[in-house]
Amino acid sequence: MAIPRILVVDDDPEVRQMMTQFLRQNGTIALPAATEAEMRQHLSGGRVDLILLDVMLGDENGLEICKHLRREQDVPVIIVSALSADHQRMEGYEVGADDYIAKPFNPGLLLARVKAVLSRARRSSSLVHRRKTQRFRFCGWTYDAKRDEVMSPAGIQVVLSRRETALLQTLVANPHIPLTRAEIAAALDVTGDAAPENDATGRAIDVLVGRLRSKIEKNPKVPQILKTERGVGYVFATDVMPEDA
Amino acid sequence: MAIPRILVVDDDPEVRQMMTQFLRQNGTIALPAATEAEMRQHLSGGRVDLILLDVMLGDENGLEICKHLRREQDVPVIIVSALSADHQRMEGYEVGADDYIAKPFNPGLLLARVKAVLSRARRSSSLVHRRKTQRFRFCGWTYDAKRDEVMSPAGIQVVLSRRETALLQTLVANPHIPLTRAEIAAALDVTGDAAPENDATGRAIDVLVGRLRSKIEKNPKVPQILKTERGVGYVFATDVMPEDA
DNA sequence: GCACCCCGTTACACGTTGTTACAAATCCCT
DNA sequence: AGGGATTTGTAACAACGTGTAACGGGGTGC
Repeated sequence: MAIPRILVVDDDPEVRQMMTQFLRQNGTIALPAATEAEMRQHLSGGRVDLILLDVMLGDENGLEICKHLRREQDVPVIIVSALSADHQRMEGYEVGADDYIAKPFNPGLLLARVKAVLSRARRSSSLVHRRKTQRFRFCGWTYDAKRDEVMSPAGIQVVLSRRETALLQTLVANPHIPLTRAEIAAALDVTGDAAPENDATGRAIDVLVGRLRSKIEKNPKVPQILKTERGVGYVFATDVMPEDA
Repeated sequence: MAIPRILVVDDDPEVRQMMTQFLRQNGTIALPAATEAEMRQHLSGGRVDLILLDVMLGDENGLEICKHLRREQDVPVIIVSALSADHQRMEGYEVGADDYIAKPFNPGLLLARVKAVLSRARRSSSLVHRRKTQRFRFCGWTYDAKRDEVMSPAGIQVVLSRRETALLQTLVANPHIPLTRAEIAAALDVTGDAAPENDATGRAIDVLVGRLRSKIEKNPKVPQILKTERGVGYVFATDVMPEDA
């Protein structure tokens, strides 16, 4: 199953950062956005499974945005708001939100509700014919997110293992953004415990990256796609083009 | 669409009466039930669009009921409970509830959430009315649930054994949702006890899946339909189109 | 009873993946 | 630039999960 991609829309950098990090630590791909424009960029740029939408977006109105979204497409929306009065919650549901969470929220509860909405979406959409196969192209490679396959520039199909696939998905979803080993491990749900004190995940991620490189890099010694950010982690260092099939 | 039919499950006559009346005043058909038995009677007796489920049902456990419901059918459930602590809410979402409302609740808010869940269900369920659907198409295959037959893309009829049929039904009913071996075993009522400690069901499910694959996968070595979710179980990894007969 | 089929069990092969150890690369301080 | 410390790459290994052939018990039809 693909890793859920969650769009976090909040204009407060601190909140955005916190939510993004928390979601990434819990096995999802979090895409931060500060404005409606950024949000729409992500929506047109790739698959999005859920939107966490703050209602107070500077001068933009989250409720209006939600109403428009509802009309346009079928992405589930959870409204996050500091306004918790009943009539305000009702407004949220009226514009088509799938859930309404009051700030400040319990992270565990947020996660539970996110999961509930995701599983429901999966349940209901499973019978619906999927609109587009989500495909990505980078450096001549083609990555088919749906079938978990990678095609080399020469047209040779490369089979990736489960972990390698998940790693590639995680990195592709965050191009040019360095991810720490902890973040990657969380997204892959790695439970490494080799060196519990120093490194929460041991060297598992390093080895995994190495294996993936050996499969998709032309010259694994000089990686062009999966670059190392020394002291930090790894980056997907190439532009990705989503491709509609 | 038709007037929504809402099942109100609560053992307190007063609450039940109040909720029923309120829902009826707001354009829905409310079906009261005091016990799980009554609830099931309504479920088998006619269409039900939403269940409002109290968690404290005398000596019955609402959470357990919800979990079972989730496995059996696709009716949305809103849990209603006097227990409003975060961890209790999370339990509710964990058993698959669509929403969780704390008692005492604001009737208007209840209605808003009911509407939200209903509209969502409507959005997705236009195709889902598969209760009576006996035929499914996937990847060129046709599966006739009534006659327990599978027709290959080339039009060749393939006969499945009893177990294989049950397995296929279970998986087809939950496309894109990974099922654990335990879940599958429970659905098929397998009573394996090979390695009682480690594995409740031994390898029976694995072998069964293998046999089914050899019949319906073009290349059983690279399954396209029945995929393995390593460390978890198996998924029906293809879109299914129900076909009304 | 016999032949046949279904199906759970077992055993073994194989792929996947985390761990370890060591080599190589890089950084930093003087 | 030199040298030690830190970080990263990777080969080798071991543990584990999964695929599957083979076996045999139990059921069914004749």
